[in-house]
Amino acid sequence: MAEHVYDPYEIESRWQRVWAQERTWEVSNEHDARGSDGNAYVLEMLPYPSGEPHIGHLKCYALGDAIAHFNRRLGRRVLHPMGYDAFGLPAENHAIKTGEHPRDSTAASIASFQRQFRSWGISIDWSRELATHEPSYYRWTQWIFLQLFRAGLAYRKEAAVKWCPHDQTVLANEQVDADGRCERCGHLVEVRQLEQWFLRITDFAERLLNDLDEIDWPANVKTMQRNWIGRSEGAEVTFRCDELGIDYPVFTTRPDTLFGATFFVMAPEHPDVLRLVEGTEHEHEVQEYVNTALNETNEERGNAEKPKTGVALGRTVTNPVNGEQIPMFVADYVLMEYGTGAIMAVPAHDERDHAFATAFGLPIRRVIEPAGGSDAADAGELPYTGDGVLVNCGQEFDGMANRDALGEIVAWLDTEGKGHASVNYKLRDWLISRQRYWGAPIPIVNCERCGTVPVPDEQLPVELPDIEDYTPKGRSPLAAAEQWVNTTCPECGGQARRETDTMDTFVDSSWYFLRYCDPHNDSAAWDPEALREWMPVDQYIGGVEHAILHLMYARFFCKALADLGHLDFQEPFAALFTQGMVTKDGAKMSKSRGNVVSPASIVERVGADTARCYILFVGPPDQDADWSDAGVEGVHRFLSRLWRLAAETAERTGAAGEQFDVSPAMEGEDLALLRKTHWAIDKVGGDLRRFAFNTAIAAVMELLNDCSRLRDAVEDETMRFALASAASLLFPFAPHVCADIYERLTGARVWEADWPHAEEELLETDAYELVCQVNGKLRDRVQAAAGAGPDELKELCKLAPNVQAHLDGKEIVKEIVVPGKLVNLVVR
RNA sequence: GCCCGGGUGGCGGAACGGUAGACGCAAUCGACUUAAAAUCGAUGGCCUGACGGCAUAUGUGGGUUCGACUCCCACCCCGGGCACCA
Repeated sequence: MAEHVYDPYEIESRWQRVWAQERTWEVSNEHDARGSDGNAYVLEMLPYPSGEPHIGHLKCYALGDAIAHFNRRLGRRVLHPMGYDAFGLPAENHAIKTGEHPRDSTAASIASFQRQFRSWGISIDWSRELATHEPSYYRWTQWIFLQLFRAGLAYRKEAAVKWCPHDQTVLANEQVDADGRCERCGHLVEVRQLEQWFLRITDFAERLLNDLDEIDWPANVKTMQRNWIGRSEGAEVTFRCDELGIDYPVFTTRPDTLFGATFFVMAPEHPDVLRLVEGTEHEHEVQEYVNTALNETNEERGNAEKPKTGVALGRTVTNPVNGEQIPMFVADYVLMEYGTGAIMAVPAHDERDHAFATAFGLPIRRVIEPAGGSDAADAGELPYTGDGVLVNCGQEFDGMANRDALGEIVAWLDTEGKGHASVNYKLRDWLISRQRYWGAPIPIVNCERCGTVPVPDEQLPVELPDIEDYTPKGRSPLAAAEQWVNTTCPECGGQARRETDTMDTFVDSSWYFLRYCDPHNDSAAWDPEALREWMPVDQYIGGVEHAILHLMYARFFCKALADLGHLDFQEPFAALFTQGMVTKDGAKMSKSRGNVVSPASIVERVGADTARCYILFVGPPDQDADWSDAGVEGVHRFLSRLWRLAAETAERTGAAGEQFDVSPAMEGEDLALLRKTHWAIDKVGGDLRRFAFNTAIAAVMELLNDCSRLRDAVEDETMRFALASAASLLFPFAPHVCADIYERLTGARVWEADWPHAEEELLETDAYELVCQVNGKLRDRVQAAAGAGPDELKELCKLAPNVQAHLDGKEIVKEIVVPGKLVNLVVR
């Protein structure tokens, strides 16, 4: 007998050649007889090509590929494409350092990603490959921008924006972390007043919130998006400054506490603050305070722990519910970006207002008492933010439950014209302009005569010019490309200058999944027919770190494009799976820690099948997993044993086709192995449907263990069936070795085979081990016939020797029978 | 502070309210080998030479139940998200 040695290198390269030559994973957009019900769009988030793929990529694509394969085997046509999020800062920073054009370094990275994805055997439709930095792609990114611009959803305004002094560019709110640092480089972010481009995502806040109910996403991701959108119901209430005759609306979620408002606070950025004190004794002090406040970093300003500061404006406003004059202040704890930039302060029932009132000696008036008694009304209990009964609110409202009063007070304000119900969101408009080179140019021309003019569609793409110096100097490096900047106005033909900012790369990645459906279309971003064939994505897969940014922006794009008639669906990703991180020795992998595991070295040592199986076997894929080289060896041993036993068996049986001479009429070990095989078929199918890849692989391991144990005890045909089934079931995880085994045993191609079917009658057994409990404790096990009734089972249990020992002299007070499982006798 | 996850052997992890620890790793012993590696087999709390038996056990404390890793209440620890959003 020839010696059989598992050689992953030979097996993997051979099958990869087959798939590449035959373009096995390509799908067309043509409807086939099955119609679009038989389609599945399986998509992993596209990688940012920097250096080489890391273990996180391996996990993501191994996971997605398993789902893609499983869907194909269930008879669906599967769209499983790949592309690259190729614009971005790392390539540009590299260019600043070395002078290498970002296009060149990006191309090198992409080549490396392509090589590795192929070496992993991921079943990608390479005919649809794209990269966001190609003019043929960003032409349509620009087109989408102009669609939004014409619809009033893209606009330019001067605003206080987050500026990263290191990257020399502005950042979206979402790109600044909790400490007020740049998400990318970690530098403290500053605030600058600049004219910038924004997308009106806030118009979609309500729909972005409500439609979360329609999609099958992890609860934590939905929660994160809900928190980020931050919807609050309340009221807008007008406070009038009688001296100057100006109305100041405020937003509050607690109009029920209006009678407790004892002062009024404006944000330092509020445009009226200086006007209110102009020419008064307060002017100087206020001006100084505002200056100091505006120079604070996000980090300082955002710290809720720091003592409250502020200064009086020397003016008052009128509380609309009781006519009281309450003093006005400016304080940095009030934010300009939320609500109206001014608040009514209710120190008795708000912690921040309470802290401010205490620091400044301002009156604190309780207007809500906890239900259950007024003895609790001592000052030590304030601020009180819970519910209760109104007090000090005038005859009309006193004694009312605050939740009821809330509506009544708003209704009253409304009739008086002093306020109305209102909703506020934390979500801000999306700032998309970047003063950087390596991004899609914003397709706008600034003409002195015509103003802001969109570049006509037929002149797209506005191509990125080559430049000498990538160094950011507070303006876009593109501004130095004089020839490119100076142009003519598309409307009047006069002298004009191009917009020199580029777009945030999240714009590029907010629609790439649409382009995959029709990637070579050069007359439109997509053909609506193509989208109808594939969209929405049936299963999206990626890291939870994109829970807010990418996943919110992509949803926004779809809603906006649907409103403009370009799409006929609202949500891009019907189902989402977020994978956990891969760590080494319990820590995130990083160069500085020196604990990086490179997929290339693993694949070289043990093969892609082992690497892919291991990363899915190590634990539930949505949880973090710690990389263990010893664990990899274990999986490698498993695949070796499987392949060797299959090769030996095939040597005896030959590739004897996909029909197996096995039947439930078999006996003894043959029947046992047949049953085990059907058990595995049932188990793996169920596990795949719930993303329990670790237990699915474990089930095939169990099957192989039985095969090994019974290798000399069963007929060749039984063994051939068991091993071919094992290969068939494991194929989504270890495609090369399983294709090889399946071909050796059957002569057929496993990826063309239907997913195996578990026979109902082989999942049942005619006898089982009945668990016998006394007082809930396991005391014995006996064989019971499958069809045995409750009485029969009780008798069996009582006869079990060790049960008798525990029944000795005691009275049975209750008997629980779970047919097929156990009998529990309760004794006293 | 608020909102999510998660605490199970030496380790990663299994377990519709029903045999806790599947599967894998590590360890120990044995077979094969001149030897090692690889491979194959066995073992895994305590008592017993063994047959067998016994108890303990899923972060802590209560509760529901014939029966709880699983459900309920309170608490502790770890990870993540949000956080002066009125």
